[in-house]
Amino acid sequence: MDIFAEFAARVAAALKSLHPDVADELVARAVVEPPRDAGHGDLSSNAAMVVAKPLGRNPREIAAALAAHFADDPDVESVEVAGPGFLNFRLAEPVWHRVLKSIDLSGAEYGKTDLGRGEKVNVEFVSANPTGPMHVGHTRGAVFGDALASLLAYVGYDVTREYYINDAGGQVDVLARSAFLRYREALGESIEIPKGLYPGDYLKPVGEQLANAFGRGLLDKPEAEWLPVVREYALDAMMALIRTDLANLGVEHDVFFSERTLHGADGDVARTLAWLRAEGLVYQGRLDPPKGQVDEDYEDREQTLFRATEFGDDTDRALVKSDGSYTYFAADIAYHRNKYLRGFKRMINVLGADHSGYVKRLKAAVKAVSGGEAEIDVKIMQLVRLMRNGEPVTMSKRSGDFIRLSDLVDEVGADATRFMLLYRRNEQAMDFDFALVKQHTRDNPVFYVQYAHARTCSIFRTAEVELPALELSAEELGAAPLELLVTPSDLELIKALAQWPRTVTAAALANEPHRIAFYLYDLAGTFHAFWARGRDDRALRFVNPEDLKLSLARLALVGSTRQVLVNGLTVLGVSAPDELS
RNA sequence: GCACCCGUAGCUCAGCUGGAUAGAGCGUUGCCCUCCGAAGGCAAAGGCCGGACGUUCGAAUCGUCUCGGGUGCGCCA
Repeated sequence: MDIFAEFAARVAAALKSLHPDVADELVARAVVEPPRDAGHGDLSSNAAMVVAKPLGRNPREIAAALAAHFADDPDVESVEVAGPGFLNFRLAEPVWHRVLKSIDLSGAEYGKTDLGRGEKVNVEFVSANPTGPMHVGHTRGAVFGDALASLLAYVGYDVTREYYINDAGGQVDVLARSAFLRYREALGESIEIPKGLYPGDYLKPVGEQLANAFGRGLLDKPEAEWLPVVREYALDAMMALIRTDLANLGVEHDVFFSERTLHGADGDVARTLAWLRAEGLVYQGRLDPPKGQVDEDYEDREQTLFRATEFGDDTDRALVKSDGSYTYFAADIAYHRNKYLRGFKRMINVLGADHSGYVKRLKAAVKAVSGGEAEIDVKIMQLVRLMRNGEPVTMSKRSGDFIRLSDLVDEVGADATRFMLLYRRNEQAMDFDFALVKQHTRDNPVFYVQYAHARTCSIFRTAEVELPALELSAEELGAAPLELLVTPSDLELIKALAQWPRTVTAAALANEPHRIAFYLYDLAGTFHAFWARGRDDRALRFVNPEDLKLSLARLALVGSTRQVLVNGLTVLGVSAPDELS
């Protein structure tokens, strides 16, 4: 159960009964949330203030009437009007015991909702060019997209995780030429990779593969003949590398969508352009040259343009290059029309900071191809600076010109990589400190949260030894006398657990998985603090041979804490180890 | 020149879509280990939320302007 949602509904109902004429939309704006200052109570509502003005009434007056409505409610210990018209509730202890009981009953389901109502959502993320293995620049978006997809699935959306393979542009020809050199190298030639081609070692196996498959057969062929063949081999190999990197990070996609399938005489790009033309959204025209940086090669010419400005973009956008082929954007419009035609009215794209200039035209494209029916939320990942001992890391000796995602995962592990990258708002540029994520201290949020989970497990291990009289089965714990949990520490922890559902919902509505990470860190802090109090005060121990009933109730509380930690970590794709080595 | 992101404690960052006296970690200072794991806990000090106007019952949050920092800027992908 979500006690906040429950009381929001009760307050709304009370408001409706007192003021039947007040509009539903207005009532819906009222919220019930924990007050910033716990001294104000458990729950706080702004309902009276929200409706005061339209009703032409004094907010405190309305609040007082609402308070009177709840005065006799057995769930409410006290209710008072405060400040400009807040309604502050202090709930009776049995309510919190009920919340705790519901967590035990819901288990892994606790926090799940039907917010999404099964609606289809497409989350496109990573979409790294298939020209080499993943590098650290891709990592943040990979982790974010994966966690966001899990979060949305958790609240009831039908989520598709999608990867758009940019396998149609010039860069894959460059890849093929680079691989061809490695092929010649594999046949014994001494090779120097010229500037402009990809120098990475990861193409050597492709060269060897080609040598095994074709022998010297490709050497005397013209490029036009070998290039498509080599390109296929190289593309497959690169996608295999990328999939491996993603798998090691714990990221999986449902759909790998090839850009190439959109091209061709009767492909989606051609059809989409024809459709846009029919809609009057394409015209021949000129654009102003870009300001700021001077481009010597700029050629002022008439070109085929998409009326992006009609949909909120800053300028219209080119669809056809001067050589007659389609621009990347033209294919992307077709791609997003394809998503729309596959039934996605909600789309999310996760892009790197270097693509921030692309957001408006993408939104414009989605609006255009869906007739305004579909919406896309573009999440921009700001830069991650790798740090080591306070110094920025720029080069990796192992990989040559860039740091690979796999270097990161090899050194600090998938869990730490994921949690740290999620422990920050996506709009916020961040430093990723190798030293920090390997520390076993409170500064390291990954450790701190996983440690909390490990501690819940360790408490149960201890209980089995120290409380042999207790049977710690799910049934026994489910029947624990929760009403014995009455100390401020008990209630504080229960109240922290009670916030999980609303945290999930709010995070999902905002497409902000970092809120989950922060919640877990806070919950871990509350739990560790409780645990520590047991050292000074035996009455606050979870495991206390002097009081078996209380111990059982406390263990039920520990069990629910563990469950919520697991639920949260699962959404983030971070493991919950039983013990830390 | 334009667009987007960020300016909140000495440092790194939250701030729940406009709420009450702005929070956490680190760092600083002072306490706490015969005790379920001290890889920890408790407490104190520390703020004009970059600045200025505006919107309203109410602004760190919304709007306009402005000052710093970052990222980008026809046919690359």
